[in-house]
Amino acid sequence: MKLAEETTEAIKNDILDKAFERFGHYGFGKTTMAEIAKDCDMSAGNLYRYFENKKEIGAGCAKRCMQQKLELIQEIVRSNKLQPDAKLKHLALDVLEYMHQEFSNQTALMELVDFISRERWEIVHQYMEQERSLLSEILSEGIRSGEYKIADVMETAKWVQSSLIKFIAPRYMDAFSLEELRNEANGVIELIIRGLKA
Amino acid sequence: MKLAEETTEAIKNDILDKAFERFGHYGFGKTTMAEIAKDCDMSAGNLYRYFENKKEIGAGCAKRCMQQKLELIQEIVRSNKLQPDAKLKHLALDVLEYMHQEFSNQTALMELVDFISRERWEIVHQYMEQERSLLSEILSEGIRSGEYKIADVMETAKWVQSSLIKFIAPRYMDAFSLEELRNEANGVIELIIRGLKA
DNA sequence: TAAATAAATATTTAACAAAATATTTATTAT
DNA sequence: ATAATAAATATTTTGTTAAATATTTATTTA
Repeated sequence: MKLAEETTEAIKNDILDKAFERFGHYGFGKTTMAEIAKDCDMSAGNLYRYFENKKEIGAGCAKRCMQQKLELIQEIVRSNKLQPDAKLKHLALDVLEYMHQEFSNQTALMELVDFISRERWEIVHQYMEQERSLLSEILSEGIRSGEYKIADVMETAKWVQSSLIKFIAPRYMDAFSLEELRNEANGVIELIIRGLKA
Repeated sequence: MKLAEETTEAIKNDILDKAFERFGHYGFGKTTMAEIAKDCDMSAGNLYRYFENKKEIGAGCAKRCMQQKLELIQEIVRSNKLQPDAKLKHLALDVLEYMHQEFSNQTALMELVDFISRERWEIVHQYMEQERSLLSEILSEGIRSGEYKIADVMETAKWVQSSLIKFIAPRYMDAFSLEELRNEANGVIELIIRGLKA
């Protein structure tokens, strides 16, 4: 008999958990299918019942990681305790904190990032689109409340996103100290917020 | 007799010219000292009279490239036809144009960037410091003319620089189209300018 | 004697076989 | 019939040596 949908999903999730752990610790290249399988108490061959190949496991990890990031942002965006200004501030600083955490623990994670940037850019692209969409929710709220003066919400969301790329994208996480990034993220988002008013 | 200082400098410059050409076309790794030497009509060994080793030639190329970028910015900063707002706009858009040009022609240049990022980060750091310093000149001018309200010029320069990193740093030059980057650079700098007033 | 070359040496890369790993297929278990 | 494993095969990585290249040293040139 066929496994229940949820069971299949649970197994996929377990595979991604274990794989991500290893990718982060030892790197994408050094991690073997046999190791992932062992962590999941199954045979290497059986992994292929859940993922097409190793790269798809890598892509799955990346997607899930980005999904978590989106959920973190969603929480901020949907909060009804925070005003738009505070939401933007949290967006910049909390996501930075989350990213830096991830990369300072999992020191080999950048290898997965490089693989995704090189071979699966469409995943990044799709993530960015959703992030922009969430950003635009904050902007719209600010327009409705009369705080922000914005001609084109979607375009402006792009600009805000671009201005924060250093703190939200993985690229520079290990090139600057968290303290430095925190200070800069705070400064940039304050400038941007001022720019959205007026 | 010893070569005149200017002659030595001219030869060094010629070496960097030829090396940069090859690094950009064929990559840092694939370019040989013998090839660079031949381009300069000299023997491979003689290159070592001018540079300690191949990596120093790579570093020299990077430094010179960054120096050119700084001079481009300097020209904008020191212009007496442009107001601070226009200077910031030109800074964002002209530098983007310059960088994208460089990277669309010299398709293997990213390899040199990776080498510098990995092994000679202090060069990047020093460049960024000087760039910030130039940025702060614009901000100071804006303060003097009463256009900008800024508490700490140097800190604010850092923030403006951070917000423009996508358009000024090499990293994303080949990940997005020039048109897209142009539009975003324009949007970001306009938001920032508005933020500097108020 | 400075500047350059050519020859010598050290280091790195490339080619190729062996080993490891990814993926597919045949077989077993539920 | 589905899920899983184990065995078989395809692909990739690794280790090794030869070749290429970087760097240093000895000689030559101006």
